[in-house]
Amino acid sequence: MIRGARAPPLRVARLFLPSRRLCGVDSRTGVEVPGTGQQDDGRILEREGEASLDPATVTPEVLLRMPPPPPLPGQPESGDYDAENLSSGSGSRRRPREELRLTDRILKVLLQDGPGFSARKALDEMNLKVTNELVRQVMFKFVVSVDSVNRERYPRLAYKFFVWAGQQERYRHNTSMYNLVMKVFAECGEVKAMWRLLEEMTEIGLPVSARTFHILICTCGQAGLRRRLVERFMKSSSFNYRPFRSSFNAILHTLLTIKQYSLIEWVHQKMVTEGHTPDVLTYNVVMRAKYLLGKLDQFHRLLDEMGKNGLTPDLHTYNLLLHVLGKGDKPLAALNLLNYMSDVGCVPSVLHFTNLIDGLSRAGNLEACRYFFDEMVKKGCEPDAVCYTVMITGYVAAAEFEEAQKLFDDMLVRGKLPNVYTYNSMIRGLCIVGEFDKAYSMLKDMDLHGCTPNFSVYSTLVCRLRNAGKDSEANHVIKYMTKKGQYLHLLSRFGGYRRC
DNA sequence: ACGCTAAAAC
Repeated sequence: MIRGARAPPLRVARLFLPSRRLCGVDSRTGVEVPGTGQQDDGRILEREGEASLDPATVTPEVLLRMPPPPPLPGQPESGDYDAENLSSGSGSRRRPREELRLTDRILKVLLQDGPGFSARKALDEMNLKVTNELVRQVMFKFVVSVDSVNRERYPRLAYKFFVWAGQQERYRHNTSMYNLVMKVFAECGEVKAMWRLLEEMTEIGLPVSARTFHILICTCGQAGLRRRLVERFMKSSSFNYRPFRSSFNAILHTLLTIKQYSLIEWVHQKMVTEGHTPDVLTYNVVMRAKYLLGKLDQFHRLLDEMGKNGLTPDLHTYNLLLHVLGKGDKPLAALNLLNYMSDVGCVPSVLHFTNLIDGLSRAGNLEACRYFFDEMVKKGCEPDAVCYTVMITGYVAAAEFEEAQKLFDDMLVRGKLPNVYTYNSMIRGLCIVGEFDKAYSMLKDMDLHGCTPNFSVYSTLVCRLRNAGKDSEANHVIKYMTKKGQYLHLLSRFGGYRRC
């Protein structure tokens, strides 16, 4: 039994002795995920006669010097749009549903834009009361409806509306609105236009936010460009706002969400050299990056340094520590840490148990997983879908499908909805034990339960079927996917149908 | 005045 004694109030770092045992990190987590890559070189919003810049060769210096986008040339006017007049008197108290309908009408008007129809004029005639909410909804509509056919036209229309809205009385675009139109551009691969928007924001003195940074950095396919963007934001005086103590933390945190671990190291280095004091958030982000890069010695050094600087670990620090202890197959140290947490008033939550169990299952210690799972329930902590999924995935990986099935059933009984991750693990488990028919039924069940399979789920099933020499069944699954019209652009990854 | 703010798969 793992049951351990109460933890003495020791320094967290001591739990890691001997630290050598913690080595070994997933190769998959240490790999940098490539950015969204180069997008098509769109000419939309480009000035007449302006040389088209190739994003692959353009330097940030050039981009940063770009002038703000000029207003689009006005369309020939024609007044044959019989806009139904909306009373703007009660406009300020418009219900969200009404605004949604209004959004559709605005889009309809914008879509008619072209020679012989001026969307601007039609918008004027609609007597709209322009609010942040309205602009948000119109932009959002564009973001979600972009596809390969309209990706050249939509940014034009979205920008046309954006400019028109910005000219209305008693309305001013704020940072969010710029972020939204930037997001439309991002979806359409209009990278240069995004950079020009950034310039415009700076020129009119509008602060940039972490969201602005996030949208922009996702379009930087090259590491050099990403670093330039980071530098720009670090220097920017208009990037310094509330929820984060410093703009460094906002940058670090964003980089964590997009898995740019090496860039985190770089920013941290800069931060230290420039004499900025890291806080708990800084340490948490950098330590996580170090762990994911497999640099456990540096991870421990930072943990020590954090304590020496008088910073107290918070729930996120403990979360990470528990995961690392689990991954290093140190259930006893983890138990001590859980007790210690309770002692210092940071009561472990599902999140903590889930992370610990996830680590332990990666280490292959299913017995310890089960122990902490039961312990969690005993403490009155209800496992959620993620926690169940982590347990199920662990059992599937350990080829103990019966246990996985029991947890899956238990999950349903307790009203926790399985999600794509859960189904994916279950389907993989069924394939491993050779129950291919059941795996296929589960795929179909997903849809019935309102859970749309993603490409990974299809991929799991198709690959497992093929590995078992069941090519015709694999083709059947591909047909099922094709029939539903899903992931057709990824179809080539299956290498087409295979002859049986 | 920002955006909904650190958990999971091959």
